[in-house]
Amino acid sequence: MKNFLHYTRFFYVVIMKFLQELNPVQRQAVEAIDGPVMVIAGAGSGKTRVLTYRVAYLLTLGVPPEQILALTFTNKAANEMKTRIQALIGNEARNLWMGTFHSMFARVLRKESMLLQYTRSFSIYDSDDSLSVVKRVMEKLNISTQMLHPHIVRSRISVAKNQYLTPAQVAQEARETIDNLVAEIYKEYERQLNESNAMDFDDLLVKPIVLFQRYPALLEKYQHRFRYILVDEFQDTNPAQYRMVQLLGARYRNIAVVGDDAQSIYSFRGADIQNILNFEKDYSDCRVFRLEQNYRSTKTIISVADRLIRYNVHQLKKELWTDNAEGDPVTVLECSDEKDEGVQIVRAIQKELHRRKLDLKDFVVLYRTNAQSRALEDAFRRNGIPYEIVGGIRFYERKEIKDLLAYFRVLTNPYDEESLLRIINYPPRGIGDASVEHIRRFAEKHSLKLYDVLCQIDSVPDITDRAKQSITLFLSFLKKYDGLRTSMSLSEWARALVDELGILKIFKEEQTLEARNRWENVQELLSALSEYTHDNPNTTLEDFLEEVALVSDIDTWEGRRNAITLMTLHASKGLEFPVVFIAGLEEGLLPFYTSTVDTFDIEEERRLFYVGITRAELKLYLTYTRLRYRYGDVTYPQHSRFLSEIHGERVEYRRLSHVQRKGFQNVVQQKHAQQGRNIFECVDPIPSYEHEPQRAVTLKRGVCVQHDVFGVGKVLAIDGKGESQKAIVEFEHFGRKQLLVRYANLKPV
DNA sequence: GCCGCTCTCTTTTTT
DNA sequence: AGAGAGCGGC
Repeated sequence: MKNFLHYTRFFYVVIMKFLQELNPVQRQAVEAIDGPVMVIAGAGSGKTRVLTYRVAYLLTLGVPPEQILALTFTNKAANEMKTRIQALIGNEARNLWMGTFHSMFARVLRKESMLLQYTRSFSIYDSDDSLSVVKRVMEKLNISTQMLHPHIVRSRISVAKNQYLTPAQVAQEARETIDNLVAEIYKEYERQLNESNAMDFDDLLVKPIVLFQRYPALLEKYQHRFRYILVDEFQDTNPAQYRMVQLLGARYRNIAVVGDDAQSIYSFRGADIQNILNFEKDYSDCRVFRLEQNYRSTKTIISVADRLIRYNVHQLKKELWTDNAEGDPVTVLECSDEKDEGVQIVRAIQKELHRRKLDLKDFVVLYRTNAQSRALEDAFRRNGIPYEIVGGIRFYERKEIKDLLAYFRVLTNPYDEESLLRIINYPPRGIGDASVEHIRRFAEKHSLKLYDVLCQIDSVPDITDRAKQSITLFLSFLKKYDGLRTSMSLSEWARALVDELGILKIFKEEQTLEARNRWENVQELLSALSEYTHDNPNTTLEDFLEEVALVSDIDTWEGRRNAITLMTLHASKGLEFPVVFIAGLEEGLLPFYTSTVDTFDIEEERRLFYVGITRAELKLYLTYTRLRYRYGDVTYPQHSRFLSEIHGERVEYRRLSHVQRKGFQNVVQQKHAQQGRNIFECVDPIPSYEHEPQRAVTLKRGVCVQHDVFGVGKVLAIDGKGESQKAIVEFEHFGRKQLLVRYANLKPV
């Protein structure tokens, strides 16, 4: 109580001052601190502001920072919020529990690992590691990877975990043979991870739920600890995350969720938009606040965004409005191809730089797929415009980095089988596949862990003396560095390890550009480690590994450099830029779909475009090409249906001139002449989407299909064209059949 | 056991 | 078009 008064008096003036900076609804949303609260926050409506002020407000009321749990979507968002709160309140902010679901609950799991028969230094497996475990498990269970793609299995396991389903539950709900196989693999996969003292990304959410359900006292402890819970980007939480919030908030019910259903773009990762609807149901007394005033964009941009999102049927009603100026029209640029797209974007940037007083960092180019960045980069490079790419292959996913991290992981957790297998013969030391296979068999047969078998290698039959010797050396190397770990600084230790491994030398001797890059990357990892130990003096190798496992690319992007930013639409969520380009507004690309059967959710694609549009403050450019290379083939895409949808006032078109088109068509004709294709089938077709099926289905070799009579099968070949086109399909239960595509009525599986 | 070749398959989007 | 995986040869 004393504390409370102290804070109240001390901060009274501060509170009043900062509350006045909010609009009435924002202020209500900040002040409603008791009980469940839902804030539906339109794009650019000051959502982050509400969140930060709310936390600051709680602190000024005397709530100890460690009782506040604020869950964000990215680490970057959390760090920004922390910085802002610090600016408002001061150092109190330091002890807040603020971060992503994954990082916060990794922290909880480290503390409680014993209860799960894990050690504190468990490894965190990324998607690649998981995939590799799946492959090994399938091999062990003798399940052909031809029949069932490991990727699919991995993602099915992930989906199951996101709904906190156990292998047994998956088996129970199985409808087809495939589900049973997945359940079987899932079970063995779990065992493998347990043995390895490792958790995958999804475990970081699921395991705490398991713990809380199994140990009510533990749950109670954390309920008391996290008296106030805030969840950002609630529309992108998955069922497991929702369950966690429910569990933790059950006692005090001080749960505030903030989100915008129009910006839900992660359903492919298990996010469930239903969470927003469920929240209102599960907490019928919850207060709902709607932030509808946009402070970011011009009237033009808001109206275009609004026009678009109205096409979504499954959408909560919301009236986004702004007091901002009318602004410039949205400009649509028609480009002949990717190269031209880059050129036109460069020209537009030069024009805008000149016209408005802007820096390069005020521009962003957004696209649907990372692959699109290459052509754009070329254009920027050619024109000497500095640019920065966010995303793509994550630094910590590069092979050379993962190899090195595997050493770190084995040294903190020798039972990490995935990492151990990765380094056992890297760099090459004469322990080949055959030896490894013998060792694994032996471990399997005697229910031993791989590492323990290595320690008693003499008892393993069929291992050559040379391999035995290598293994002994390998183990003594590990033991040496395990011993050294406490006697020197982390960064010195890592450098010594790298030196003794000799990998830098290997890269250097290779003398190729690629090897040079790898060399640089390893150096960069070492620098990252020094920087990390410098910033966090009492840190451990385990901490660093965890940090590394859970950072995303956007987290490290600071946007300070004066350069154009390039990133995917997904990565742009939560950001804003004066001028925004969205490239590749073409059917198939945005909205994205492939010729193979895939889940295709047009509404989510539309929301993704909506997210892109609403990043823009002043000016929005949209581009599409008439020719684009995809999968190495020339395609002539139709412009995106989304362009038709936003068509209307305040959208202007800059089409290619007659001459440019003419020239372009010549090129097209030449290309076609070379390839002997019919020009008329592709060039500038009239879009008529009404008659198109929502799922883009093209029969192709390798695609799985469903037949009314024969059931599920895989396409082996396609023969002929048009009406007489035949497909040869290998059915699961009926064998090989030849079918006329026209009558077979094959459906995607 | 290692190297280099060919073939395949890919590309959504990411904690 | 490009990378990674698998395969065959040395």
